[in-house]
Amino acid sequence: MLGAALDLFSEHGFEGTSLQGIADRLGVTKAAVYYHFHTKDEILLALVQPAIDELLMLAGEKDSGLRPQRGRGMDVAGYVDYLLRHRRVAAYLTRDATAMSRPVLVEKGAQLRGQVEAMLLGGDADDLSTLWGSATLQALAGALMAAPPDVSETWLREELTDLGMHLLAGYRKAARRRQT
Amino acid sequence: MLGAALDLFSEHGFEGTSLQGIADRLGVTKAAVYYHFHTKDEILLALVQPAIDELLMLAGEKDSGLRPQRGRGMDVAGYVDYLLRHRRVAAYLTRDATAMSRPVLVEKGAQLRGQVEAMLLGGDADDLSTLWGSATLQALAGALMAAPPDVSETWLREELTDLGMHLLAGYRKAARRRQT
DNA sequence: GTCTATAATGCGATAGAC
DNA sequence: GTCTATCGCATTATAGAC
Repeated sequence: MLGAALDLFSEHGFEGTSLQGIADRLGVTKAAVYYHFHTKDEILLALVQPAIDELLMLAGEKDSGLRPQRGRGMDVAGYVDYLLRHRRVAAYLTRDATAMSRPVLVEKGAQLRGQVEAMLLGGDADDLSTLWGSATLQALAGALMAAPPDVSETWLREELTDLGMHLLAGYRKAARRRQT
Repeated sequence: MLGAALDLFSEHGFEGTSLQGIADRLGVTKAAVYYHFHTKDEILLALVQPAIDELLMLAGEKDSGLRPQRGRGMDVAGYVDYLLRHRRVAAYLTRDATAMSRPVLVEKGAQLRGQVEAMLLGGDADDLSTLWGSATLQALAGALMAAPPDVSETWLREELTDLGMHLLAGYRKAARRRQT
């Protein structure tokens, strides 16, 4: 069910997808869909909730000191693992601006952006870190979307980690250069 | 007019924006909007056309040999200039997948993806170049969107060029490593 | 738990007066 | 060039039979 919805949301966007369309793909009627989810937003929420919760947890771990603090810099490998685990949802959320601007998700969205950037860059909050932070997140998501479906997951994991580390190194270099 | 439409499209997506909403923001009625644009798609097209045409031209220049060929690798600075010139439209197009999948834009979209990737990576078309190419485009667009509106344009231009060059260098390094 | 039927609303788009 | 008014249609959502 949620799989069918994600298919259609990814292809036509949230607003471009009708409950009729979802019901048709499932071979049932609209009313049957409404039995399980009382609104369209509820479908979106159910689809996205697990990925969001997990990301908040992932970002929270660092703050609570469960992992050794590195002063700055995230666990790139951990974030790549996360992306691969929620591959399709992550790709969808970065492509459909409507989804995150829904009332049900807008508060979570603000939380997310803040925590992920902090996780990624270790607490800096100047223009430079904002720029590189957003670039890194978008680069990883973009690479994820562009990757052909037939490439092996281990190859993809390796390349994405490489990409993330490379960007993180680039940020550090840029930050150092601007500081002196 | 087109500015108001871009505001709303950026915030709620193409499908999520109603003609009523556009008319309300302009302080006129729906019918008044329809006088200038006969369909909703026409608004999108008018909004996006200049940016798309210019990008196709930019990508075309390299093929026609007007600029010195470098074998591989794009003119990063030229692309950054382009992005800054069409800042808001470029940001919108990378965030709203529904827009490019509209019938009016779908053919241009296919053209674009091909030419820009070729421009960026110099004709390679393997999995690695696809990954890094898409990552670079998304990173630049993401950085553009995240940049606070008050930063100076020269600073932004410099940082974006840095970012693009850094990613291009990363791709070359990765390609070299995998070749041996 | 799934159906048919229907209510209520908003949408894109058109016609014609001013 | 902008308005009022309206058409036809798809949408979200509900009520009640089975």
